[in-house]
Amino acid sequence: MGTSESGGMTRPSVLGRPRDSGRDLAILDATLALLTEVGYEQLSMEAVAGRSGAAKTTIYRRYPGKATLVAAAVERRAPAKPPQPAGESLREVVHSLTAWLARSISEQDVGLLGALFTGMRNDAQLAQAMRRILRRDENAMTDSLVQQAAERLAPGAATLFAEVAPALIVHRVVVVGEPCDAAFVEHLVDDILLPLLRRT
Amino acid sequence: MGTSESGGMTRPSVLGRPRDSGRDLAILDATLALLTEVGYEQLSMEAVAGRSGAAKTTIYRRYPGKATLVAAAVERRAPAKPPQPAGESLREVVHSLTAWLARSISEQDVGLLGALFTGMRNDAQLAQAMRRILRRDENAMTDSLVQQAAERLAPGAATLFAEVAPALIVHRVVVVGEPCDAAFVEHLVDDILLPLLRRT
Amino acid sequence: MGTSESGGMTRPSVLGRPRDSGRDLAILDATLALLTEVGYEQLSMEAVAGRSGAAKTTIYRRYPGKATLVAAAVERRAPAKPPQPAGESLREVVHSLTAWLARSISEQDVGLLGALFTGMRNDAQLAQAMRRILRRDENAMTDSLVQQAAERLAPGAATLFAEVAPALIVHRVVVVGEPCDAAFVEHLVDDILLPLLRRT
Amino acid sequence: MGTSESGGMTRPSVLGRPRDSGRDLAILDATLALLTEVGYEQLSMEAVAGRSGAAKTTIYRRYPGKATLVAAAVERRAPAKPPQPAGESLREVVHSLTAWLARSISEQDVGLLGALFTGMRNDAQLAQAMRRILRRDENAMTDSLVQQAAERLAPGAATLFAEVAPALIVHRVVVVGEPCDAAFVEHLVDDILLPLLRRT
DNA sequence: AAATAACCGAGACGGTACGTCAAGTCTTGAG
DNA sequence: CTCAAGACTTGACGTACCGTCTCGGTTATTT
Repeated sequence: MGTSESGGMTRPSVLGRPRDSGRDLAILDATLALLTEVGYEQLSMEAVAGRSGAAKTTIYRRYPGKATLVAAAVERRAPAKPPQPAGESLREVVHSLTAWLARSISEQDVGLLGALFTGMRNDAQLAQAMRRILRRDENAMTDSLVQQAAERLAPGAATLFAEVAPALIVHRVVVVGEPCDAAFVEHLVDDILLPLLRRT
Repeated sequence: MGTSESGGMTRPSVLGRPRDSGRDLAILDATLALLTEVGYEQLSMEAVAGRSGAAKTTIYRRYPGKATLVAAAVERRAPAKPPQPAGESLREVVHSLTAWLARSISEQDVGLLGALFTGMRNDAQLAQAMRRILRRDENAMTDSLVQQAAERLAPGAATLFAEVAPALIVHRVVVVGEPCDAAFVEHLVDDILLPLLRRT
Repeated sequence: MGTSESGGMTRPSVLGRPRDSGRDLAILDATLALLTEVGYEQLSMEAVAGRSGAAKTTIYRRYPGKATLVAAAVERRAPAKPPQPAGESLREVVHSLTAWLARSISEQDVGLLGALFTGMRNDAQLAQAMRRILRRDENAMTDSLVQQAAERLAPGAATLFAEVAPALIVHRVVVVGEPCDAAFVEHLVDDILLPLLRRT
Repeated sequence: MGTSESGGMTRPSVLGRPRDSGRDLAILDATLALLTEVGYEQLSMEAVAGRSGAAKTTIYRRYPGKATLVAAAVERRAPAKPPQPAGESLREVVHSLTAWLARSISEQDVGLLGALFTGMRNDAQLAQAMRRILRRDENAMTDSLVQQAAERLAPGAATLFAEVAPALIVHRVVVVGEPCDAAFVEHLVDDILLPLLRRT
């Protein structure tokens, strides 16, 4: 939530030469590319500068450090992609949402989780910002579920879904270390989510 | 895999002066202390050397790098503390296990998660070792649950518990960023775990 | 060479808004102040801009670089202060001139010498300009000596004085690193200058 | 006067790996080469590191900054080269010494003078060290003169020579900006030095 | 009066170098 | 062969200035 301005970028004043928005794009693009190539730890500000063609000072003028930069880059990339409208039955809706979420987390949020771990210790506010990004998708999902299957759900079921599904997917990817393939999604939907949602 | 030879320690040779086991303890103690003080990212090998009184050489002779060292330190600290025997009812057993797990993860595993993120990118084998440590507790918990409430559980319920409970606790601590207090544990037990375990 | 157009200022065009002479003063004043405060090396264009309230552009429009700027500032400050008319005897005249020169060099020219060293390597023309400033005082002194004591001097004595006195004073301040106090001036006059001037 | 250890180098301890004296030589050689090539101002620590093949940290472990480094390099190069024994007459002795000094200052000490200007402002102790180096030659010269022409000199003449000759040469090179050619040396000897030395 | 042209502040920009920190390797002397 | 100490290379850090380049806006002269 918060204002529309947030996200770590420093305020560009009115006076003086305005910031070159092309630099913004180049910096964030380079950050994203490097993030997926080498991961959060191995990503260096110097590499971002080199790849983007921007000077280090230009980056530091916008973001105070690596964590903030990565957060901004991730936020820009994933503009809360709305989960696609799904099929008929409750199972179909839940399955569709879960599969989308599994893909989304596996592909995009892993890099951000590294930034989150670093930021947690150093800057509580920054950690909060990253959590906001991470949970943006979860909230979008909640809404989507309510919209599509409101009548078939017990009250609070959507919230429960938004709590349980991302947790299990993140755990799968990070701790268990195995991919969220179709079989896992099936298991997740049939053995865990649907029982919870129906019963509640 | 799963041999008795622990996680990352390099083989000590037979000839020459034997390794000083006091150095082992000092190194791991210092690592643990620094890990909780400053977190995984800010923990430096140089600080471990300084704090433990060991030379950097002595550390690198045992562990090839920071991630391995931290893994060894964490492994030593948490010798799969057996969850304390619990009360009567199924709910009491589950609640007891969950509360113990929440405490255990919050206090101990957070540092290891940082190491896991780093290690994942750099060394798949190392990531595997860390995952093994992380899941040691989960497995111990599964066993404990089966022992204490075997007759009241559906087959596979213990496995399910070991899959869901840690996932939600980790998610709570890392992504949501709020503490696993008593209220959360209650919610977790009554709204999620018990329904799943009973029904399955 | 030796034109009336001063040291390093770029030609202001005829068309358009004329240059604000108040900016000139502010820039040179700030330069002089910083020169005496922090010395030539530590003096930065950015500090001059900040102190004078002028934009960097405004400074660079006038002077191509630090050395030129400092030269202009020093030139403005020391408008060849005429040595004060002295007493009766030859010794009184020489002593008066030497004391003035010692004060002048110690207080004013030290900063310029730093600029001179830098400029020498980078821009021979600039070095020439600085030398011109430095020797302006020496020439003025020559004239003064001739005016006041022409009949008592051998031919060429004034030139000799202008060659020897500044050299010894600069050497004293920079290389020896001790102040040009009264005792030193006495020594310089009685043991070196007067013997040379009388005999020649 | 000055222990044998001094000169800005930090104390190498007894324990641990000893400093690589090859690094010392490489660093000082590179410093000298760059000093003559580009001058004091343009000499960068990074260039010294690159040229010498030493890491920047290796340089900073030995010298706290550029001025100290240059001072050490210059000190090593000019081990108070004794002026060569000269001819017969007093004039021949003085001329020989003066010519040697003119060469010595022109070729070697100019770089150090830049370091001196910088160091003066920043570190009085460092400035003192540089002055010591600069005056080492002057003192050697005094001794040489006394040795070679003691009987023909008034008392204090050698000191006077060591005061006047370097001052005029430095002034010629730096302030006047013209070379110390044979004609200048002749002028210096015949018109200034000999009259002073004979009369005193 | 309008157009033109230079001025001025502010500050973004690509660079270069700074001085520091930590990583991981290597080299001593002592045990 | 181990250990403590510390030198060494490498690479990145975040900062300071450099000199150049837009911006919006302000005087002046020229049409």
